[in-house]
Parts: sequence; C-alpha cells; structure tokens
Amino acid sequence: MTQTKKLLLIDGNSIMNRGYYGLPEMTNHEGLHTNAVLGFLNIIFKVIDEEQPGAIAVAFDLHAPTFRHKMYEAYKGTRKSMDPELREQFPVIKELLRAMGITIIEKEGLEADDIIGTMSVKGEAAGYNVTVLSGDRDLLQLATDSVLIRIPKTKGGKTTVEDYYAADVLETYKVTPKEFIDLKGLMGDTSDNIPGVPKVGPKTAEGFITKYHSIENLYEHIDEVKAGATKNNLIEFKDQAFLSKVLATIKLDCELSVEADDTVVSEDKIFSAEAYEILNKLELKSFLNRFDFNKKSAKTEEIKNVTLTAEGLDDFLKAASESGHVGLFPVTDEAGALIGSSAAIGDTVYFIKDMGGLTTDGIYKTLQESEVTVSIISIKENIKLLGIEPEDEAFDISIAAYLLNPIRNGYEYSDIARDYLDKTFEDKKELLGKTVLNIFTLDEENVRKYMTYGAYTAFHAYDRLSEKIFSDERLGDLYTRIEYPLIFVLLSMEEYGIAVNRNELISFGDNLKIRIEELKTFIYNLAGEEFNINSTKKLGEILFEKLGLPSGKKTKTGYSTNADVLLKLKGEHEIIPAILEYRQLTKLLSTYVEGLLTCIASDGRIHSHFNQTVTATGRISSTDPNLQNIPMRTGIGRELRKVFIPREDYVFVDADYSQIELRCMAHLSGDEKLIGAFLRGDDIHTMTASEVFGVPQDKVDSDMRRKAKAVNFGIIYGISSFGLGQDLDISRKEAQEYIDKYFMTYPKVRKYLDEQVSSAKETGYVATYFGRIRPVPEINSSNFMQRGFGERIAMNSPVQGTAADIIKLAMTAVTEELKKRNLRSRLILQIHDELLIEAQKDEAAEVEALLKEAMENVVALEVPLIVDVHSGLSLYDTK
DNA sequence: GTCTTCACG
DNA sequence: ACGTACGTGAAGACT
Repeated sequence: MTQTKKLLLIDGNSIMNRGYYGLPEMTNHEGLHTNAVLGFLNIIFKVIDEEQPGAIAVAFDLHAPTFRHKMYEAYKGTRKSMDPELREQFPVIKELLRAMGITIIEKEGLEADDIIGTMSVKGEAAGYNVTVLSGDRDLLQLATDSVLIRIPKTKGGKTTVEDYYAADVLETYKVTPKEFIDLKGLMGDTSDNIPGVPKVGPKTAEGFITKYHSIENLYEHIDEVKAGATKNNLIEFKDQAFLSKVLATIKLDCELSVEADDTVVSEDKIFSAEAYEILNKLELKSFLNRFDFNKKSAKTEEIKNVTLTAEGLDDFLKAASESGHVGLFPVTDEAGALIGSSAAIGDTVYFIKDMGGLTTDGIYKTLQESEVTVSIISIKENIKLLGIEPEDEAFDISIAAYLLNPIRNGYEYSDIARDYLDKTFEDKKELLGKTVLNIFTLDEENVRKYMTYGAYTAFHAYDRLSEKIFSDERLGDLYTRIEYPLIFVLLSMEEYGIAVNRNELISFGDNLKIRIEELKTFIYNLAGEEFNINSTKKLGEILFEKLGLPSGKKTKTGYSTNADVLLKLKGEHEIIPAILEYRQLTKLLSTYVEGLLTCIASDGRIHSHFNQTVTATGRISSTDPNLQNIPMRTGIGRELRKVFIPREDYVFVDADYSQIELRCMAHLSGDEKLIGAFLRGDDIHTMTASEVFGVPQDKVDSDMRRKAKAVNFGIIYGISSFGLGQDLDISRKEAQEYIDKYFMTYPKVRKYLDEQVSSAKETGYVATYFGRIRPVPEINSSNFMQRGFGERIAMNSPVQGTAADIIKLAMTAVTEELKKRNLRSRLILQIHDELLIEAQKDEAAEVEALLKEAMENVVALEVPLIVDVHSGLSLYDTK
C-alpha cells in the first residue's frame, strides 16, 4: 500500500492571532506571555494528530512592504500596530518551531498567504496531499480537490475545525475557490483595507459572481445589470474593483528557495530534547507529556539513591551534620499515618521505610538535636507526624515560595522545582495517580521517583528560597514573625474544629425541603411545565422565551439569570420571587446542610482546612468545608448559625475588627480627614455621606448612608464609576460625582491610590504595610480590561493584605497569650476580620478582655483598631 | 474541566 | 469602543 504524502501548511500569523485573542492573558514566571504560543500549539498538535503529516511548513508575514503596498498605498495602511504582548511571542514560537525541525518560511515583500499559495502549488506538483491551516477565510481561494483548507473555530469553548475542499467552498459559499477572489474584489475587505465597490455587500456580490463568475465577465455584461445606484457605482468604481481583485489574489508563483520535499519532518525531530526544554521554560506543561521518551532519560541520573538501613544511619547522620541541612519529604498511608520518607543531602536521596528501629520521626528528632536545619515542602502536614515544635525552626518551602510570589497556581514540589530549580519533575498526580501508598507500594518505581523528587526539591530549593527571603528584611520578618508561627496556630484550629448540632442541622434541612417542594410546584404551575430550575439554560428559556420576560444581560453561554437580573424583574411576574427564594433555599440545603453533614467527624466536630498559600493578598482560605462563608446576611441563612455550638461548659467568644480595611486605608494614605474621623470615633459611613452629600452628620438619612457605604467599599476595591453605578443601580455619571466628591473630601486617599497604580506600573508589584508583595502582571497590559483589572488590584491588595497581616499577627498573639496564661480556651476560627474562641465558661470574661486587648494592640497605626466582642452559646448568638 | 451562581469578608 | 467593582470556595449543569 502506498502512503499518500501529506504536507501541512500553516498560516503562522493568523493562528498566533487566534491564540492570542482567544485565550486569557497568561505568562510564565518570568513574565513572558504565552497564550498565543499555547493556542498555536493546541491547534497544530490537534491537526498533526489527525493528519500525521510527513512535511510541515509555517509561513509568517514580515514587516517589509509587499507588492500590494507598492500597488496600492492604503493597503493595510491602517495596519494596527501589534500588541507588544503578542509581538514578543513570535520570536518564541519561531525558536520552538526550529527546535522541532519544522520549516519556517518568510520572505520580504511576501505575505504568509502568498507563501502558502505558492507552497500549496509546489506541494501538489510534488505529489503531496496538501492541508492549509489558517484562521483566515481568504485562503479558501486555494482549495482544490487535493488541497484542503482547514479553519479552526471556537464554539462554546471547544475548538472545532471547518474543512473545505473545492467542492465544500462551492457548497457553502455558492462560488468556486477562484470566484472567491472576485467576490472579495467586489465586496472589498475592511480588515485588509481593500476597497470594494460601494454599496456592494456580500449578498449583492454573491449574486453577481454566481451569475457572471468573474469581475471581467460582469463588466462585459454590464448592460444587463438593471439601472440604479449599484450599477452606477459599478461603473464609477470599475478601476477599483479590478485593483481590489488583484490585491485579493493570493500569489501562486512566488520565488521561494524552499521546495515541498525540504519541509519533511519526523516525529523524532518534533519531539526533540531541545523543544522539550523550551516548552519547559515556557511552562506549557500540558505538552510535555508528549515527550515521553525524553522524560524517561530525564536528568535524574545525577540524583543518587540510597536505601537507608539501621547500619547506614550513622553515616547518614554524619553526612547531615557536615551539610548542616537536610531536605525531608515524609510520606503517609491512606489513613494519614507516617510510613516513611525520603531525605536529601546534596544530590543523594535516602529512602527511609519506617520499620524496625528506623523511623522518620526519630530521625527528625536526632537531626534537631544535632542542630541540622530541616527543610520541608509543607510543615503543617508534618507537625504531628514528626513532632515538630515552633522552636525547631524547620524551613517551610511552600510558604517561602508563596511569600516570594503569591500568585502561583500551587506550591508542590513540582511547582517549586520548575520555578526555582529549572527542573521539570513529574508531579504527584502524574506519578501516583490513584496509587495507594502503603508499606508495600513504597518500593514501586513511581513512588520512588515521587519521593526522590520531593526530597531533592526540599533540599535544593532551600538555598535559593532562604537566601531570597532572608536577604530582604521585610520578607524575612513576614516569614519569621507572621507566617511561620501561624502554621502552628492554623494546625491547632484545624485539630480543635467546631462542634455542630447534627440533629438540629438535619431538621433545619427537613424544613427547607418542605418549602422547596412548595416552591417547585408553584414554579412549575406558573411555567406551565416541569423543568430543572437549577439549570440556568432551561430557566433562561422559560423566563425569556416562553414567558417573554425582558431579557437583560447575557453571559457568554446564554441568558443571565443571576439574582441581580431577577431582582430587576421582580415586579414583572410572580414566578420571579419564587425562583429567588428557591435559589436561596436550595443553596442552603445543598451547600450548607448536606455539605456540612458530610464533614462532621466522629468527634461530632467539623475540622476545616486553613490554607496559608492560596490567596494573592495574604488572606488565609478555608476548605473542606469552607467555614468562612457560613450564611449571615439573610434571616433564614443566619438561622443556620444556630447549629454551630461550643462544647459543654464552654461558650463562644467572638471578636471582630471594626472597619479594618478602611482603617488600613486611613493609615496607608495618611489622609488627615479620614484619620481624624477614626480618631474621633465617628461612624465612617455617616461621615462620608455627610461630606459627599454636603449635609451635617445628623442630617444624613439611611439612604445617604447606604450610598456612602457603597462608596467606601468601592474605594477599597479600586473604585470605578461603572462598578459603583452598577452596585447602587445609579447612572455612571452620578456614581462619578460621588467618587469625585469622595476624593475632594479625602485627597490623600486619591494620592495614595494613584501612587499604588503608578508604582505597580514601574515595579510590577504592590506591597502591604508589612512588606508582603503582590505582583500585578496585568498592570501594563495593552488590553483595556486587563489593565483596568491590574489597576484595581494595585489599589485593593495593599489594603486587603495589610488587614490580613494584622489579623495573622493577632492570631499568634492571642494563641500565645492563651498558652502563657494556661487557659483551656482555644482559637477555632478566623473569618478575615473576625476571630472565634471556644472559651471555657469560667475563663470567658478573661478571654473577652484578652482578645480585645491583643487584637487592638497588635500593631500601632495612626488610627485606633477597634474590636467588638460578643459571647454566646451558638454562632448565631455571637452577633 | 468550564461555566454560572451564590455564600462570606 | 471595549465592559468591571476586591478576595475566596462549593455545588450543579453541561460538554
């Protein structure tokens, strides 16, 4: 059987453009944009997989003027200057293509179209089946019976490819590929600045070309065209029509030194080690899997493996002492019990199986006694297993990396190795998948790899990270004074957990179910049919098509049905309030009742996880379950708080900072008026209302206060008139007036916010009062939306982050104070500006005072920090 | 897996 | 002209 030779021709510029505009902005950790490259690779790998071409060439435009410019000055006269974020990706993709052995063709005076046209003819002549990949429909003129034009399309987030041979072009467009040129000549093309005949649009042009088949023939039969404006234009702009046809014609006979056979490429070449390295640097991880054969020979042979035995222990400890540092990577079984570990000293990794006399916790203790520094990817998970004490000063790799760059996706060993060691290690998921770790699987090859990489990274990243952290006084302080001690506080909170009245939670859910059923019936009746109310798609159809309600906003997939939209329709139909209530109740039932029930442990308590390396601003987050979003704002939701109760003989003591973010803003900006308001103890929203609306404070009504409150929030979020207008449902103009008034009142706030934005533009990051940094890569984007986002981040992060730093300090201070006084009360929750202590009844009064004292005095700002304390026998009662 | 919605600060 | 408030996490639908 003879294999048909296949040649794939790619329109480089068009496919890069598609990737750039189709994918969200993304960069590698060096700040190099990669979305166009990613989009390019996604589509070409898809096509390569499908076609298995033996020859590939990519054509690019060069900036030099082409013959078209010489013929017609205005040609692409408006050629948009390319976004710098896209421009910088062209050298990258070219370097990668070269590394993959794929031929690049570009020539001064030629456009990619002409190169592809010429190559398609050469390819056909040399006996290839040619495939052309482009996002540009102009290329359809190249389609023949053996030249296939493939045009990628994005539909609902998925990439599909439209295929056109000559016959398909005819079927879809009613004209042959060659006639496509005439069509464009008549219509013109605004994107290429090719003028057509005025008033001749796609339909008219199609009519003429299907009848006369070419511009030449049309003019020969111009008498047959019925008199009118169109005919007059055809006559008047005849020259232009002919010129446009020439401009639109892709050249098939360019002088190229490349022949079809020169573009032959093999799989070995495409998946080369060089290409692997480039993709690695770009952090385009998804493609690395394709390089299996390379990965097997990856550079792990320099890592020496030693299985540690009781006899070898002394040598190990000696090596550890000499090095002064060990990277430790403990592993646990399914139940979370320690079964072993790997320990790296330099490029040697020791395997430790916890059996006999050899145990990881024992080794840890010994290392501690010998004053060997131990670095661990994540300390919190290992405190209990190894008996780590705060005084040990073990080094937490993930937290150090988080402080250096809090906007990374993760801080596992594979992330750290990529960012700080320039190594691509297969990650935990790739190596272990669903492998269950136990004493028997510990010897499996992939488990060994996993442990090797983990320990190796823990060891080698230590030097890099500790140097970076401690050479910067502020980051060093953040690590030592805030984050490191907090690890132990968070673990303690997780272990104590919070008690839940299970039966009351179940009966709360039962009541919800009754009401939900009623609402369901009511909604079905009004809709005239049964449907899934939870489906936004179906709900949109019912509301906006069947019931004919006015549809407002749209999402990218259909009608928007969120609460904002529905609230505006509240008076239009009685189904609307029912749906709003249904939504509220099903949310409570599924997320809070059913969700929380599955989280109650055997001790009757819920043990959430508090994550220290997730948020971009320095806040902590809570998962499995999230205890930082327990309902509060509505009556029925708030009822749920009654099921969270203290243990017997204990009481909840809750303390929350009053307006902490605005107070941070006052301090950071140094605005005298704002500071003055807090010093006097004014109600800040009333004060703002008084200034913005120009009335004395005692004449501020509730609506004015509500609006001022929204303005104050807006300031913290990085104000925009659009956002404020939307929030208050007022015009942008009116919102802008409020903002202007606000800034006139508090001029240093505006100055501060402006400074944050301009400093972010210059340095690429902003910082909190304590020096916690937040990179803002979006700030210099040429994309309006991206840049606007970056500016708001620059304004918000220092404020939100400073508040986060303060409460973190308070958490440690409170915990230490409880310990110092030998109290049995324990900190169990943090909700961003609020701390919850489960206090022994006899200690409650002392704890109330202690909490307030510690939280208010943890840092001295220009404004006082005020803490409100409440006690109660449930989370509902601590308001 | 992505999108939409909604709970919190 | 563009089309958003900042920071999170969970659930359900859809593909």
